[in-house]
Amino acid sequence: MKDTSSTSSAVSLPDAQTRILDAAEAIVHSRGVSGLTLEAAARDAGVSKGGLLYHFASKEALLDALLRRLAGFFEQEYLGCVAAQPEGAGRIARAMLEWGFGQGEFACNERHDRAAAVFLAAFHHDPALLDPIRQVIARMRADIAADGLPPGHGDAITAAGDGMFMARIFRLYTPSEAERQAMRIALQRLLEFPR
Amino acid sequence: MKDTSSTSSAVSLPDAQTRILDAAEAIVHSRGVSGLTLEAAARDAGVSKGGLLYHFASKEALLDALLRRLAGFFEQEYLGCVAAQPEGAGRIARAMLEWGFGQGEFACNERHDRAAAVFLAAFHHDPALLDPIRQVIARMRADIAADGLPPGHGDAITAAGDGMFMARIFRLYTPSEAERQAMRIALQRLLEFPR
DNA sequence: AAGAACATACCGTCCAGCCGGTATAGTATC
DNA sequence: GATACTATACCGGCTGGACGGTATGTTCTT
Repeated sequence: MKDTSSTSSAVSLPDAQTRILDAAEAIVHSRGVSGLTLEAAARDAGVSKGGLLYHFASKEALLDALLRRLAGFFEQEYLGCVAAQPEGAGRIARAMLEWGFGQGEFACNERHDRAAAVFLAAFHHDPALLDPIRQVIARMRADIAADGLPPGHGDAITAAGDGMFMARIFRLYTPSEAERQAMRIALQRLLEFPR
Repeated sequence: MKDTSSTSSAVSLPDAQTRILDAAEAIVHSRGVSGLTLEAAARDAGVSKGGLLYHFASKEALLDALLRRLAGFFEQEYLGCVAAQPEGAGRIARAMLEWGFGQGEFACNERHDRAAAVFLAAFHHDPALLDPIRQVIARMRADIAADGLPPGHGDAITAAGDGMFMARIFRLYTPSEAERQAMRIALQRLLEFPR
């Protein structure tokens, strides 16, 4: 069946499926959605087109796998952000704030750009492919609703983070670090609300 | 289906260019980015492919025209929102709040969905096509910076509105009206801040 | 008559998906 | 242990259709 760790090679390559997924991700990131063809993905992954089709029966199947993997990363990152916050009311909102406006591990990085590219590619092919992501988001929204803050506060913080993400995806503008921190401080007001 | 080929009565159909633009917009909205082909746009606009290419020499030219028109609408709507707010500090931020979370004329409507579709289609073809929009956004950001609020407050409100827009574009979730109003009230806190 | 505003037919390219083939490893049978 | 059979993993050429763009009419307007 699945054999992740190959036999002899010390510099063990990831298995073909992972290589194909990585290659496809890299392509949509660098050459754009329209640059992703089966041939290109196969070539960059070091397999033939037939080999790719063996693992992913269609382009849609490839995108679907890409999206599911992405949704997994996404949820893991979310859970990591939450875990990094002390318990108590507003924990989720604080995690979201850190996620969208922090500077550490969870700040915007290159992986987010690839994620965005995958996201767009999938949406372009078929909006239904985003369903795995939608599920994760639904879960996050449920958490926010039970976060112990007045209604709307956590959602507002989350939406602001989403807005920053969109600006990044489409390169609408790139706020300076000072601006990002000013926004963070502003949004922090919405946490100090015991009411 | 109106009368397609009547003699040039002064009233009835918009000129061919507008019809083509409208048809293209409707297609990306209903059938998605990949559904927009020159043939389809021409057919839906009631002209032949040759006719379309007479007015828009290439697909890119068509998308460019679509985007420029969109940027115009966008800026008009922005200016309308600002004009509807009383003068004084935070005017722009108040306009943004109303734009993103209001219920009236400027609330989310079907035209925003078509705008989003056009936006995505253009980005997919060539990210540089978004430049007209980027210009409008740059102007808005400059206005916000001079809005008289503490730094970051207006940006946070704007980002939250953008986040809602993104959720709408990609159908990630659809908040209830109550949730939207809760967010609005939460964000309003960022206006009551005389420094 | 002349240009503008179309229509029709066609070309070249690109690409997804298909298909027949190959190589290797495991298993079973004798 | 040798032969036969099967499953897995992969190769690469092919094709059919879609689509952007071109070339050449044709009709309407002035």
